[in-house]
Amino acid sequence: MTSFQAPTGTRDVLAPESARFARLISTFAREAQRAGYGLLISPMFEDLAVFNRGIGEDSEVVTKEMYTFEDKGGRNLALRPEGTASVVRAFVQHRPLLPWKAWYVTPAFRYERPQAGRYRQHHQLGVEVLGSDDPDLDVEVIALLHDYLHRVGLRQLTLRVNSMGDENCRPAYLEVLVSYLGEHQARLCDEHQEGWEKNPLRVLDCKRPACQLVLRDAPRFADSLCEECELHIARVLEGLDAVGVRYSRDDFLVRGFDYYTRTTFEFSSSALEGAQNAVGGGGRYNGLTEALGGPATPGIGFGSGIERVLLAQEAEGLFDNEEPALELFVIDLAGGEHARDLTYQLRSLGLSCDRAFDHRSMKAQLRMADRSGARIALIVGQDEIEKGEVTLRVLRGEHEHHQEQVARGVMVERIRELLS
RNA sequence: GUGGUCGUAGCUCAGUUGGUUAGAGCGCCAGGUCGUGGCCCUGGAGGUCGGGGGUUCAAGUCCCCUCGGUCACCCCA
Repeated sequence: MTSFQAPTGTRDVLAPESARFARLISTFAREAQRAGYGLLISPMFEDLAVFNRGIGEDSEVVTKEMYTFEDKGGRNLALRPEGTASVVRAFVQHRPLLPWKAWYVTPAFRYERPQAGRYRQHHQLGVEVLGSDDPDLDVEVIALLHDYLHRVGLRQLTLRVNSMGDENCRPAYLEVLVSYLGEHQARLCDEHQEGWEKNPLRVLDCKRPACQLVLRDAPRFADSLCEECELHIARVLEGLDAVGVRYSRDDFLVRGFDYYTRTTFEFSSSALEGAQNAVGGGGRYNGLTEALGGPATPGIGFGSGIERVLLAQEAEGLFDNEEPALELFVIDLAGGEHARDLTYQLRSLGLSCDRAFDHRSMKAQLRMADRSGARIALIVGQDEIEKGEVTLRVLRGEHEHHQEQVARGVMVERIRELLS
């Protein structure tokens, strides 16, 4: 095969799917801007250390999934695997006024084997807020994600919320967790026979029956939170109740990045059958700005995968009756000049309009008009030209097949009547 | 990174125990009397059978390698 195709794990998004893609972004932009978030556009690659330090040296993403490369100046760079680290880097670099509320949409790259709902290049949109540890902000951020997912039509959603404690209480929890896991090591799943000591939180996330059994009586975050963390999560949950966002508390919700403290949350779609059913998630982080060389600043944010949301929308049957939006299609049976001039005129009046090229037959042009989804075809042939008129033929809607010849002077007015 | 599965026209697939010029449906293009779409009829274009190597008189069909898709694990969005 001498032809090319998109690299493994990447794909092209053509119309009409690309329109769904764009719609998600504009819906999210509207929600975010309404809540006072400003768009951040930042580079798709960063100094490798931004991600190493930001996401955590031991995290799965950093150790085995990064797209790293050296540029011609010998710099070690990496394509961004997720959104938060670069947003925080931008924050540290520019030091905007607090609290800083930013939203973004970006491709994200991870070198891993693709499967349903998982790509090497996927796209995420999300927000980050730097400079406040007010639990009401957690509520705002979670509600924003909730509203966005709801607005794009998703209904079969579940939200899980947890508090992972902070630098005061987490060490103590890890200690009891490690000692508990130690006592039951023999009963852990094969995968976690090793590594449970170094990374005990991963075990909490394990879905294998063996680990699940052990976890049933495992110590819980909820029982070892310090007073501040306890108050924080209580206020968050109270706030979610107040704004009507439904959730379930999940003591074992730990997310894959090392930076989370206190609140973590994740929305998953029960309409998605595969294992890849998380449509958005995030949480709070406290040490991130310092890790990237800035002043201690609390932060919170989430990322939501566009491809995942599209899959969830499809699974919920939201694309079943999509109609193309084109209004007009011009058919020129003479030299093409009329199609050229009419489409230009109609478009500049704000009407959507397409035409056929290459002097095709009447039948062919009309077929194209039909396929385009246009509601009305404008036909210009010798007859119309001589009379200074245009034939309007209705292709869809209740007046389908209706056809009339109108003078150029009243054409636009008549088109608007037929479209309304 | 590990494992399963698949790879024949733009798409979905058929191709018998290896045997002449590789098929169908859909889509596309052109006709079905002068300039009228979706339905119907007729015709047409389009494939180095993912790629490479091997076995054989003969390979889409068997073997090896490789690339890719897909699904699962891991992890995530």
